[in-house]
Amino acid sequence: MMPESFYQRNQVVKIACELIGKILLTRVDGITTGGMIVETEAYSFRERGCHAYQNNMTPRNEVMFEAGGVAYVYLCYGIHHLFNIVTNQQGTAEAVLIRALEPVIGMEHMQVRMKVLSTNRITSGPGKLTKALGIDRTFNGKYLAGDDVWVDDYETIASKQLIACPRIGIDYAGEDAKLPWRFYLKDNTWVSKK
DNA sequence: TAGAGGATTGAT
DNA sequence: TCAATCCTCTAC
Repeated sequence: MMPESFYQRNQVVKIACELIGKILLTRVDGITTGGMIVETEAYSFRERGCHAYQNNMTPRNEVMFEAGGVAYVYLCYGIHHLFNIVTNQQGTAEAVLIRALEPVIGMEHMQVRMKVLSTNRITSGPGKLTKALGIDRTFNGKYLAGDDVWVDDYETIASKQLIACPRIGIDYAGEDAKLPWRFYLKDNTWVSKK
């Protein structure tokens, strides 16, 4: 289990890098599922890609302003839940979007949730991994140190295995869309497709 | 209170 | 290329 101090640093981009290789787990209805984080994106109030750009607090994004170490979950396109980890101190809106996992625990339960027989790319995308792990908006604001959702150390990733590139799906952010704040594990087949 | 659009996905 | 689908935010 990661300490609060890991999330509450004033370094959201670095935290996004360091989350690669860790394991994200949930326990829903007594079932534990989880996977190694292989793709993340950093978001900060300082740039246009962020829901809390310019510290604009709304009912949806208010948990982004909490102290680091809680989950920020919201509905995207009316269909998909997206899971973020809030970072930094209270009042400073920054978060890391978890975009893809490599399944480690409970694959058979993920298949049931996804209604598929194949295990192929079952958690390769931000909307898919939340469904596979049973994450919905009831997770919004939950502490990552609880019984429902948590993060642990798993593998150590060499820096040369980390690739940085622009984030996906934020063309509306103008120049900020070019920031190289998306990170993924080189050659990992579970990374979401471009 | 109406209207536009979104940190996606999977099918065509 | 496009529809699914619904909540959020902005403007009136």
